[in-house]
Amino acid sequence: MARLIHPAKDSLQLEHVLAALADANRLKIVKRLAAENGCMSCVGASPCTDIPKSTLSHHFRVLREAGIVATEKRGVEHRNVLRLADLEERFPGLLPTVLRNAA
Amino acid sequence: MARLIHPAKDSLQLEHVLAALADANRLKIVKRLAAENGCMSCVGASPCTDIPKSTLSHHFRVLREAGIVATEKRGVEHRNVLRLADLEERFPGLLPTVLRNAA
DNA sequence: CCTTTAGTTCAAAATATTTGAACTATTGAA
DNA sequence: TTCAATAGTTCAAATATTTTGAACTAAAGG
Repeated sequence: MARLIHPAKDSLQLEHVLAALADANRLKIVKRLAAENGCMSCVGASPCTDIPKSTLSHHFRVLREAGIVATEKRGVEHRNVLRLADLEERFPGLLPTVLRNAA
Repeated sequence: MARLIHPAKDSLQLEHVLAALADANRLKIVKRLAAENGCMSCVGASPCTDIPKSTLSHHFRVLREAGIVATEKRGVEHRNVLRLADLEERFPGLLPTVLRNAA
């Protein structure tokens, strides 16, 4: 399996972050992650989105490669955690503002 | 010519706004608009982006239909103005935060 | 080992973006 | 009033991205 790509904090691009958040399903995932202040597996996200797992996998990849989540393999499941501190350092106020304005 | 579409303030969608801003060229245009606190025509935007006018026209359409700019026909040119007040009412803090974080 | 579970990867279909070319509308000049 | 110039839109074809089912991989538990 190809290694999961996690861009370094300093190389995060604003456009990538915005593009990752500019999708209803991904925004919903990020909102839930933020609300639960925790981690979420693909299967964990499934109930709230109702989309196939290959699509979900793709969405988590977009979030990961934009630097919004970190994915850690834990046994058979992958735990996705918000990179809150990195995002806040790189783009101060961005995620809170977007989430505050998310439906 | 089909009328230019300007969504009402209350019908603006966060995802549309984020998607419109999640593009290097459009972000550049919006930044310049904000910096000049003024208006910009397609041709006016051209020098800073170096992309064909049909593409530029498309980008302004995306910005317009997301509710980020209002386009007004003035003689032979179209003046695009940021909908700052509408955006601020609908999504408080969003545009300033994005622009503050834009390269 | 075999099965189950979680997720990735692949490839094809559906969708969106980019762009040159043709078109429309307004202005200004002859 | 007609002609040319300018600004921008619209169309359609090429290109790129997204979505998804199906096949695959990897870990855990019997």
